[in-house]
Amino acid sequence: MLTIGKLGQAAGVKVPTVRYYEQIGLLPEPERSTGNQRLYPRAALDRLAFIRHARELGFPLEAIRDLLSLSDKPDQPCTAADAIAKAQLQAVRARLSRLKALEMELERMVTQCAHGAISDCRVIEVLGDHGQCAHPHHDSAGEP
Amino acid sequence: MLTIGKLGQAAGVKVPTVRYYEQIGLLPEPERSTGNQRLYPRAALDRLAFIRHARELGFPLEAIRDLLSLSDKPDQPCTAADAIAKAQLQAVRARLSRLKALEMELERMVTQCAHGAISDCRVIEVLGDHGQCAHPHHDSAGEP
DNA sequence: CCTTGAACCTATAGTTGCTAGAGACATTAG
DNA sequence: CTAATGTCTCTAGCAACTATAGGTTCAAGG
Repeated sequence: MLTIGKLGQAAGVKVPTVRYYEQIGLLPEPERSTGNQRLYPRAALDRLAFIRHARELGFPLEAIRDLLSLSDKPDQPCTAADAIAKAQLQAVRARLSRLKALEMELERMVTQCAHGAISDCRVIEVLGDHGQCAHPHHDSAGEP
Repeated sequence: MLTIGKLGQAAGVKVPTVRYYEQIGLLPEPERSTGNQRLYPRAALDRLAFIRHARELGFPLEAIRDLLSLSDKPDQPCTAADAIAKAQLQAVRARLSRLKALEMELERMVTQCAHGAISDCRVIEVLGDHGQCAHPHHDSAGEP
């Protein structure tokens, strides 16, 4: 049996985060010691590592919830898991192309900066004047 | 003078967001009509467009606050503005390289999926077993 | 046995950048 | 004049944690 600290360390997840995952129902409530401290079996480590790895890949917790419930039914076809992963890949690619555009514009801003007075600063100028920039501005916020 | 709706529309920012920017001090409190509605001068549009554009480039609001206060002092050197933009460029590049790694791993997961049962699913398997994946896992969360 | 210090407990609030809702007042078009 | 928008304030909610406060339990050393 592992205490929450050992579990967190083994999985690379901070202790408050483990408790948070329990609170939102991603991890089942473990047994408690006589002194009311959480005690986890080995299996909890697998589950937590799964969550952590999926989070590292950028899956939102809701998707992870679905993936976990899928992994509990090994006999079903994996179409759903595949779909979730594909959606995540799409989302990542969308962010990538957006970030590349941002990178180009920031690069332009920074390299064109003459390091003079604010009044001549390309950085401020480009930010203030939409017309000066190349990128499309299709959507609203900086990053989804 | 513009009402908040016109202003928002002209700058491409939603009305509650404009009020939010006012609340956190990014936009000054405007005059009010006799009926207590906000009335903005043209200059407010420039400022709001500046904010919006900077947000689109992913600048955090705190950085925008700094950039705005810089743009109010046109005689100072633009070193600070330059530094903020460079930091943002760095942040964007860091996210780019991270996202590229994620893309590769997700791609691998998805293309290797044999579309059979969950028990044979590469997606689930790779998520569950750290050792199967190529990417480094240096930092903790999916995206900063 | 006692004490110390680390690890644990609960509960609450804060973070970022908005967005949504409720319920009331203002403005404007027909 | 009325109906339809638009606007007002205030509160609460989203993701996914992180931090803080104030208390309890555990493991080791003396």
